[in-house]
Amino acid sequence: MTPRPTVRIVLADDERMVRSALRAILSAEPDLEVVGEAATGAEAVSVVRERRPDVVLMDVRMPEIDGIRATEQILATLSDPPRIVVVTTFENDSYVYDALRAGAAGFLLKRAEADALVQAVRLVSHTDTLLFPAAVRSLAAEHARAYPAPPPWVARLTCRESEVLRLMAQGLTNAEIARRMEVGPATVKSHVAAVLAKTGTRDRTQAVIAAYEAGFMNAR
Amino acid sequence: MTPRPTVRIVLADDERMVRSALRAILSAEPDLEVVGEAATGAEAVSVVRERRPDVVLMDVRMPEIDGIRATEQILATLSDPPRIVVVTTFENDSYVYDALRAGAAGFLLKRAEADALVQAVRLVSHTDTLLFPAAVRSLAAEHARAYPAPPPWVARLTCRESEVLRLMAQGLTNAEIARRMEVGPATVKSHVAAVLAKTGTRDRTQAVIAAYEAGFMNAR
DNA sequence: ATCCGTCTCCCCCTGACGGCGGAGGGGCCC
DNA sequence: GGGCCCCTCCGCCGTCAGGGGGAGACGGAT
Repeated sequence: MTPRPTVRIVLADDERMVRSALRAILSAEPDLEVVGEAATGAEAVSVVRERRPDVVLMDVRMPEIDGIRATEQILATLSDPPRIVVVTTFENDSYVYDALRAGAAGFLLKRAEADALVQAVRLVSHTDTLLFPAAVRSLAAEHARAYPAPPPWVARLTCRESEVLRLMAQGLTNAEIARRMEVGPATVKSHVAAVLAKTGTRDRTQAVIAAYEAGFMNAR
Repeated sequence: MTPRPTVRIVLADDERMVRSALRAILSAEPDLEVVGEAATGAEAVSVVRERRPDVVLMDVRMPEIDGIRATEQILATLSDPPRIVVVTTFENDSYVYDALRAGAAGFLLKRAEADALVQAVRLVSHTDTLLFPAAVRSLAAEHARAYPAPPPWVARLTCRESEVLRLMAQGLTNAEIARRMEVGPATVKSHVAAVLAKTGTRDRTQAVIAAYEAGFMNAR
């Protein structure tokens, strides 16, 4: 493998034990260097600001400012910010989503093996091309729920019927839909009736529900 | 670092060029060994079945069966299946979501540097603790959209009003809600009126829309 | 030339919905 | 004791929504 430049690391965790354990693991590698430690979120922000590391291992639960907030602040205030890896104990923490949204580059479990930790730090230090599942799997499942396979009836709706359903699902009355579509109210009634028939619903409310459940409203 | 066991790898990509490029990069590492290649999804499944690799680098677009399907089949049919890393060109491919859902252990961009590729393969070969964003960031954003901060009116709904709204959003009529809640129809009407007032909507359809938009229906 | 699907519009009728105003009982807080 | 909120119900009444019927026009397919 090509010779690697030294990766500068800051550890942020409120437990001294955890910090020294991480430091011990990382310092054993010649190409990794722990250049700073922080015990609180606020401290993490200032330490990172002055040490300018390549990677930050950031605990989620910390006094004063939690790891998520600290991540946000670091990414918001520093140009050329470090890669921040959020460290936590349980992968099902809802923190995962917040961490990702906050801009964390990675997500690490405390029970990770030393070997994995080292490789993860190296990898995250200079790339952003890989992602690992477990917690992400649930996100994907959510995505599937938000954009489900369109039910058969979606395809059978005619152009106008789709328009009508979309407007129904915006809470418009038939009269309003008629004005919006520049047709007569009777026409709208016809289309609504067709929509109800094709969706297998009995009133506009159920039709709107079907539209939402079908992801009909998410597709812009 | 501790001595590593050899990682057995299968490459699945319909372009010979890509396969030999990957093989060249991976073979340069003493602890990585390419034990098989496949040019189609179907071939990938059978090659994996007979070579039993630790890691599969799986292209998304392939003839016959795409990488996602192949991933599903491999994970479904093999006990102790390999870690499958899906390889693609663009990180915003909607494939990402499908790949994750299919059970891919990782996600790799073709433009990844050789060094990152090697490290990623090593990492994925024996761990599942890290995840990387970019594409995942959008998933997190989606999550935020699916579970938005509840609008103020949610908190102001009384217990019964919440129940009524929930049943409204299941498409029930007032009479049905009355039966379900074991109260008189008039009571339901009162609650509905209160819901409409508090949500600032004018009819049940709009109220249901508000409920959906507020994520009111996602919270189980 | 004919059929079928789509879009447009019409009438009539029933029933559900929602606005209005009111009322009684129970619990909680001061 | 007196508010206050919540839950429970009661009419009355106008409106809108949906069901059941059509019907005419246009276009594409056969």
